[in-house]
Amino acid sequence: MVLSLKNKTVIFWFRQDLRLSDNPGLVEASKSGRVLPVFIYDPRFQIGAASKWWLHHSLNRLNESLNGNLNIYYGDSLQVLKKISKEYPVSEIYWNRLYEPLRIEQDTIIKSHFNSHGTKSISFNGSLLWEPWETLKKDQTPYKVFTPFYKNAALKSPRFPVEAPDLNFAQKNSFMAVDELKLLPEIPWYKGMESWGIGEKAAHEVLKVFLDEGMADYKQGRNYPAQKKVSRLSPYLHFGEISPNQVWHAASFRKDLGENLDTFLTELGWREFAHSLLYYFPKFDRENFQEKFNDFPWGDNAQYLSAWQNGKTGYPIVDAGMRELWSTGYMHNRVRMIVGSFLVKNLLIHWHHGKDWFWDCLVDADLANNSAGWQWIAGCGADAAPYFRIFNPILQGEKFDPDGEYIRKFLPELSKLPLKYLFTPWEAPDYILKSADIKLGQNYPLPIVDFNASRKQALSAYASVKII
DNA sequence: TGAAATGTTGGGGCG
DNA sequence: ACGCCCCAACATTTC
Repeated sequence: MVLSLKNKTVIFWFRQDLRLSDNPGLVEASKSGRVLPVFIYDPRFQIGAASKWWLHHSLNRLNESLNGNLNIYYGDSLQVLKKISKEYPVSEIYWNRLYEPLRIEQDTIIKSHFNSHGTKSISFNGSLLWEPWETLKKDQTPYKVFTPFYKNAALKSPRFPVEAPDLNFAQKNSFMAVDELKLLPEIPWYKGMESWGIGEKAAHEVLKVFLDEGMADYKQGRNYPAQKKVSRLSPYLHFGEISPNQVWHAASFRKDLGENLDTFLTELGWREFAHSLLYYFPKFDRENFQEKFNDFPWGDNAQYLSAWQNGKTGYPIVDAGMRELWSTGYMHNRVRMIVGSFLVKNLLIHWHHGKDWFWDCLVDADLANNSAGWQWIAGCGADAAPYFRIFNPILQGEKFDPDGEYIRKFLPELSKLPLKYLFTPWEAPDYILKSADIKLGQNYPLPIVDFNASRKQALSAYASVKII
């Protein structure tokens, strides 16, 4: 019996779970037979340029940890799996579930195809702490407010991580190299991103550094983008190089960190909430969660959008954030809120444009989290920021980058500007600008909009949708 | 996970 | 000593 089990070939289909440890589907696959590890790059699922760059390296790391046994394919997932199962007597297909509408649609088709053709397909939860259907209100409808969602969800302790299994590999089927997926861009704009370590091992190192150095002051420190107090685990979580369960339990072990721990765990809770929203509202990535926003008078000033994308709005904290995004593929969360508020409220540009730009530029671009973040800041989401919450980029800079370290790092053209004028360069006297080598309008822009005037405009625009 | 406008209080300067 | 004004500091309301 054991022998016949061992001789079975089963597929483990990697998607956004590019790790060996705490991988429930992989564990079960390994118990059932010889494992053919498969990754399919399916062009139906469009990912941004920064994500492609990350995925390229992540697949290389995964292939290394599989001793070169990763089978890479390009094409429609169902067709590829059908092709493999013609060449192999595949008895089972294992994978970990994804919760995006298109994925669910496709996985359902694949599952029913194979189950009716004698190949069992079996899926697991490898990327969420709680299944969306486990956290519902008493009337069995999904939560629309974060706090009760999280309180209810956290009644159940998340599953403990499992060890990486011993794998017996099936004979290799695809000899396609990661390079052949052409995930790297022709123009190497990713130089600034190469300080990221990528892959499962790097993910655990990042987690360890955070637990040792960042989390002790997480609650306050996470607001200061120049400080290394945030986990920066988002890209690893997105690609599944580490599981939320591994993060949750490793963090929870540090009881000494008190409310800093609770605050951090709550952030994992927001990730769960975002996934639940996308699961139950499949158009969450493109339609206003609150329908009363459908007639909102968005503007469409292409020059404003371009200035925002390029970090040339004239507001240093906004521009520093957008430059961090462009050069590193990441942006500190405090700054994401500031630049988001500025785009949506001060420039009155539709949140879609912000979401699309982030999608292309972020190494942690994630459909659920990105959509939830933009709907939140625009005020049209679930449990969203109220319409009147408009971040003042000058005050936010003064409060959360008090030494100007973050601004100077990402806006080197302002590096010589004294702190007094660093948040408001347009107020600096000529002689100060001159001695700082700044020519406003030339090597650093004047503000593209007046904050106070644009704030008032936003309030009157939002008045058209506010609840009376 | 906001900021501005408006209201209140109390100490100090001053006639 | 007293009343008045000013205004900073803080609190509350409003957007």
